[in-house]
Amino acid sequence: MESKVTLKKISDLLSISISTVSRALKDHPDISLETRTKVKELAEMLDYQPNAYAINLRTNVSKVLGLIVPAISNNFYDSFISEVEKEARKTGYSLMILQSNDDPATEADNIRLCRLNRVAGIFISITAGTTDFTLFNRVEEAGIPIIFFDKVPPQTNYNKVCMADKQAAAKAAELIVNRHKKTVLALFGKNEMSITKERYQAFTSIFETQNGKTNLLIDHVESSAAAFNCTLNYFNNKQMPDAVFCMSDEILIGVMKAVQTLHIKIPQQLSIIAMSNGFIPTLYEPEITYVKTSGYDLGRLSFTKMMSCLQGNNTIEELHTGYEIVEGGSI
Amino acid sequence: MESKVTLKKISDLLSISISTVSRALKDHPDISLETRTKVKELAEMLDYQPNAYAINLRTNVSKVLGLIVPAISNNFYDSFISEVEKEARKTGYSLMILQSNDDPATEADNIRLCRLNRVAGIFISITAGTTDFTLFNRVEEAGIPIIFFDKVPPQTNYNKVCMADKQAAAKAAELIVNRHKKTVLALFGKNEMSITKERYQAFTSIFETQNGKTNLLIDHVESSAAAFNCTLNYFNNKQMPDAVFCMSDEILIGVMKAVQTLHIKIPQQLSIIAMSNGFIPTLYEPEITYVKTSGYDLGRLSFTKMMSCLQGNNTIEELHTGYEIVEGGSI
DNA sequence: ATGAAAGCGCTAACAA
DNA sequence: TTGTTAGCGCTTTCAT
Repeated sequence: MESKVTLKKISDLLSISISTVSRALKDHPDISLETRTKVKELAEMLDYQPNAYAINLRTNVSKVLGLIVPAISNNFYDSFISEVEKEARKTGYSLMILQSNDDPATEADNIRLCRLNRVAGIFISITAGTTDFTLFNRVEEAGIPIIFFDKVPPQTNYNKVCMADKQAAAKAAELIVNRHKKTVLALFGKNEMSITKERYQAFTSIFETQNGKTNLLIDHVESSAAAFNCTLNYFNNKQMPDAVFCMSDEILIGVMKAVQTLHIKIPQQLSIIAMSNGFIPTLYEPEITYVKTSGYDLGRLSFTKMMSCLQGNNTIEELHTGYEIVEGGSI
Repeated sequence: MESKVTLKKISDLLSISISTVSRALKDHPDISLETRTKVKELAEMLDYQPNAYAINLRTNVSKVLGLIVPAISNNFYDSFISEVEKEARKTGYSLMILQSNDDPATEADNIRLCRLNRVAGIFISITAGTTDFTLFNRVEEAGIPIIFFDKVPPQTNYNKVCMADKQAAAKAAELIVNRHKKTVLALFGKNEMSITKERYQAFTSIFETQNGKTNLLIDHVESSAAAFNCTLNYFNNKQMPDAVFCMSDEILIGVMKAVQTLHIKIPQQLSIIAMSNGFIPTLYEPEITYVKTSGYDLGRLSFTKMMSCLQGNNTIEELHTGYEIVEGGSI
């Protein structure tokens, strides 16, 4: 374990003052070229690494951003995280990542950890059970911007970045309507989730304008397994749909297992359309046609908003990413 | 933006010294219960947050761990990260995450960032092109332990934590041999990857002991798409395998698309066995039988080793996770 | 062009 | 039981 290289050590070795070393290292114009190169060479040689803790303590400027999600290993969040990390690194920021495990208490702990580590700003997708926002308010009062993304609070006084859920769900509905499907099975997630509500409302409203031309069957499922059973059930005991809409990748997975079990031919016997982040639909043959709402896009948008906040922009707004139809062969 | 709450502020408000406040907050036995509660109450009221930068600067003890991977959004790394984060939080550590994008220069930058942020230790899965290890050596000389995981350097003088790749691949081969398959198509990844070499060698050696009872067809593919084409090719133009082995999820995905295209019945017409982290094989019906090498296990093992290093254990070792057969219905 | 000195917030040895 | 003080490594103002 070698002794740490500090400005003092360099200044001693060169018999110049600490401040001169500090300035030389930052190319301060006051310092003579000669001294500058001398200092830099030695710093290089000794593998000098500035101490971020000392810098932060002195300047009160942190180059670390906090990112809190319910779970990292999730096809959606990991793409978000990946994108934010990439942008952050470009800008000289580092990312501190924390998981709440969908538990409000852990989430609160994580917020505290962010504060302890004096992060410059926080990205957060809140848990399903988050109801107390005083902690968040305190963070913002301390001048630390928070960007809520994906799972966001209902209040309007926060910066939020969301998927274009409504428009995307409506678009999926339109695709189905345009194909003149007779019986459409639409599968949504848990009713309580705000994301379900939004997608549900936008999707069904398109069919309402159709008044009754299409037979719309709606169900809510809580997991892939439930989607699997639900689909089997419809095909075995109820009306045979000629189109299935899946609100999420999780649901699509269950539906596709049922499709494989029943040996249903896609798209000849059944059309499938999904909303997805983009990976799962490509696993099948033919690939599934889906409306893409991208975690990468959301990450980029969130990061841009964060930078703008960090630069002093105080406008509170709710931003939305775009969406895109990705054609597979399933409709 | 309210003014920061510091020890000094509390001490002023209470007209006692800073050190008394500091001690009271840490339940130092010297401090009277009265003072202790008084201080704690005020700290609570003011929402006091200790400054990690100041603490670190003073004590030279950082509670942050660095974690560098080629890419975050990857079914394997995200489970590793998830597990490490969970363990870290339990122990009071936070995680700083960096991506190298499989670029050695970016990787080097990331190492520097870890140093700048004075991380207590580093977990890293190196890029395919990492050849210069002086940077790593310097980090270790500075007393910062490095745990290499998954993609590890060939040298023996590092702490490494790896999958039980050889044993797992051998186990997969045994499963096939025991079923008396006639023609086995075994698909491996890029030849240069150390992971490919290990799996390849272990897998084929099992068949060698069989001397020729089984017709073993071997191919190397670089992507899901290549695996897809390769599989189609074998079934359309070459010998029809009655079993396929997939070295990775990526390959399995391509093979399964081909299976769907050709309408091959699993397991009646074809057996499939894979090596996987555990998610992809469950997407199909029947689910694919696989040898599981878990990112979570690897994360836990890596973290344990890190803690041991941090506590002064200097034993350099290469650790391996276990593996597990997960029965689907594909063989 | 360079140096001296103060101070960021905290801890810990020493004093009282 | 509490206070005083030095100092972690750095930046920055003010002097020289």
